[in-house]
Amino acid sequence: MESEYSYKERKVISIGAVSELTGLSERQIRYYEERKLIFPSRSNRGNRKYSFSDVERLIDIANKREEGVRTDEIRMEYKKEKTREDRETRKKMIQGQLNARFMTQKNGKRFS
Amino acid sequence: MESEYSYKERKVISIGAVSELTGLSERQIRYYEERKLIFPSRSNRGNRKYSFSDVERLIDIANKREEGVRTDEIRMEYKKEKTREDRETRKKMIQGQLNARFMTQKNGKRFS
DNA sequence: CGTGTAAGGAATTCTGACACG
DNA sequence: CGTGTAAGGAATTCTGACACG
Repeated sequence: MESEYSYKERKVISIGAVSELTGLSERQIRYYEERKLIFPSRSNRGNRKYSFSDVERLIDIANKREEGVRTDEIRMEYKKEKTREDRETRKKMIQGQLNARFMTQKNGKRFS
Repeated sequence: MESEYSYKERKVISIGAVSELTGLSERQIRYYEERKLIFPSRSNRGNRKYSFSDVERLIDIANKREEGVRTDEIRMEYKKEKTREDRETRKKMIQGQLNARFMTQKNGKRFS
């Protein structure tokens, strides 16, 4: 809900740990990055770092792959989800501004 | 609140990442384990794995060390906290059982 | 007591490539 | 297309020890 990031989003897990967590091979994990399905950050030394959120996405990818969905189709699905989320975020931001105005009026303060 | 563990408690962070996150040297982190202040688990390969909760505790330890508190004093403080928490957990479990009985009665079911 | 460091080995991760299909 | 593997190097982690204070 704000600029601070939670445990879930913090990218601190190495590819080896992610492999254990997801059951995917390191090769697969790197390949899904190459296909733009997942976006790890890099440590100072250049090692990939993943968040729990990334781990969840990888499990979702693994499930879709089992159903025979191709990586480019999966990418499309995520793109659609992203667009929908962005739309909702914008909507909420506008609502927030309106609410702020309303609160100001209720408190008897002057409009600026 | 239950047997499933959250992102915060999941031990998946390597000592190198913990070092970056806390600003402590790996030597210090291992030493605090030796002194029973922190309890990482081990990966298949024998590497230490920490949770976000562990990272927070290490930051707390670092602050106390800066104030000159000795590691055995810090251990004592944690032991006291632990005892208090255990006492509260027991209390809540008893409350839970009492509530369960009460609910059963309210729903008109027979006592067993 | 708390922390640094050099030591040597074992395991991890990285990239670019060849393989199969 | 998706994944396995061998290759060689660089960085990580581990333990037990010596050092200083």
